[in-house]
Amino acid sequence: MSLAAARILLIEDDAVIRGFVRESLQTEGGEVFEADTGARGLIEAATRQPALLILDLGLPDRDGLDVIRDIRSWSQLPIIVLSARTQETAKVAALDAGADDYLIKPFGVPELLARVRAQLRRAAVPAGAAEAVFRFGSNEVDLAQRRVLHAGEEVHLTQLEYRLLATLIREQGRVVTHRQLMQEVWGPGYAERTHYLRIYMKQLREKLEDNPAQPAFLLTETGVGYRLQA
Amino acid sequence: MSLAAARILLIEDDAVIRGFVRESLQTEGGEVFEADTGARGLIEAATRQPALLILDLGLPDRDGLDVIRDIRSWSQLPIIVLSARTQETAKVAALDAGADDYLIKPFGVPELLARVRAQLRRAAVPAGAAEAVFRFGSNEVDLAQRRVLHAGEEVHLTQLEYRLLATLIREQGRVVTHRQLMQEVWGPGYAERTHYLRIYMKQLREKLEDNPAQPAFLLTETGVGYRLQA
DNA sequence: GAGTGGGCGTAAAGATTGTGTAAACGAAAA
DNA sequence: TTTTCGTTTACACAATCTTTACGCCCACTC
Repeated sequence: MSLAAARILLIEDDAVIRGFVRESLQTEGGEVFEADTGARGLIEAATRQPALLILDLGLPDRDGLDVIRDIRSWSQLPIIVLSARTQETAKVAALDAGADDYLIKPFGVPELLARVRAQLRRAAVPAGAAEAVFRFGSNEVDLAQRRVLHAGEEVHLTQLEYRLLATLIREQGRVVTHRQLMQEVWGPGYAERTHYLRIYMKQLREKLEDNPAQPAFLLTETGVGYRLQA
Repeated sequence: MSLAAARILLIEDDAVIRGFVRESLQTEGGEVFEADTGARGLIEAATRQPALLILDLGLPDRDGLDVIRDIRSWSQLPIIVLSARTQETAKVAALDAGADDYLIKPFGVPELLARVRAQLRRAAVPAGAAEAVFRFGSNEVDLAQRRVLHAGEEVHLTQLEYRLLATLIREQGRVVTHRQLMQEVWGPGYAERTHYLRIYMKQLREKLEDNPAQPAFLLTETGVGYRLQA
């Protein structure tokens, strides 16, 4: 998942190459769009708004350099060029037309992926504040920062407490069985030790419920498991 | 004048290569600084503040990947790697360590210049983002200049201290796991030596916290990692 | 309707691991 | 040589996890 669901446009007329490049990118977690001509590629680039473009220079309908220049007239997106042409002048021309990298066929998939990562890394928006905050009652759980607030005050949770809470949040509203909780928080081999759950649920309630004796969010489902009511 | 007087740092131990690369860059209008060892190079990078770095991986004194990681801990400047190693794994390692491009020796000067132009072009866009000073408590950390002030006084941090701090700053607020810190500061292969973290965290606290015994910013998340609270 | 047992909550004492601190060593740099 | 820095070793203390013990509630049974 190192490509983190990045949208990638692949313009390549050779169906075989297109196929394995697409697969490689998808395996790494990318979302791939394809085009087999320059004209089609330009339309896709405009409509899909990809985060990166992989462009074959040897297209049937248009000169690859032309495609680069066209895109550069309205977009800064990173462009990695694929080409069978090894001449230095071809590389220079593509790079000066606006490409960011140039890879000669045949190329290795690991290298392509590494260059894709390098381009995406550079292009990544610095801010990105994902804002993944989960709220219930007077609590806020920031999963990205691993921080928990209760009534505005920061609450310290131990590793197991936090993992337990995070698991319940992930299944918010649904009942999570004893077995599943033990598996996710303590790992395999602890399935029988369900008493731990009672101990740690008490601690969570103590820290997060307004009235720990009568929990409003961290609920018991007798004989089954626990549930987080949001 | 296509390089537009850009400041370029060249780290290369081979005097012959260094010579003709320098000349080529200067002919195109670049301002070139040189270093023939990794250690010297890091100092030059910090003091000259180049717009681009060309780095030979086969340095006599330090592992080239380590140099990349070090620079990446405090700077986003484009890095073009030169190397005699053609193996794909070497390319992937360098790119994933933070390099932006990888050129195999022997390379053509026109191609190098084109790749330099491509990197400079891309880096030129977000120019306004300067002024990267991070503040917490009575501390100011200038990531661009690699300078740290505590209560107005300049504080000297060692290489590892600085990298650790820079990593925490980059993830400001978030918990950074032991594993991730070890990976980013010491590199792969040190994952188990988490005791180093305790030693260096203590030293950072000693230098930056008002009350090192009760840290207010450099916080421990027991069993998980550390966090910089801004 | 008193007894019984499972499931649950509560409490507190070990046991274990993680963390902070100090100090010493050797290699490299000044 | 002296200084600086990264590494290694040692140990005390704190935080956390695990274990053990006990009481309550409720459904069910006799």
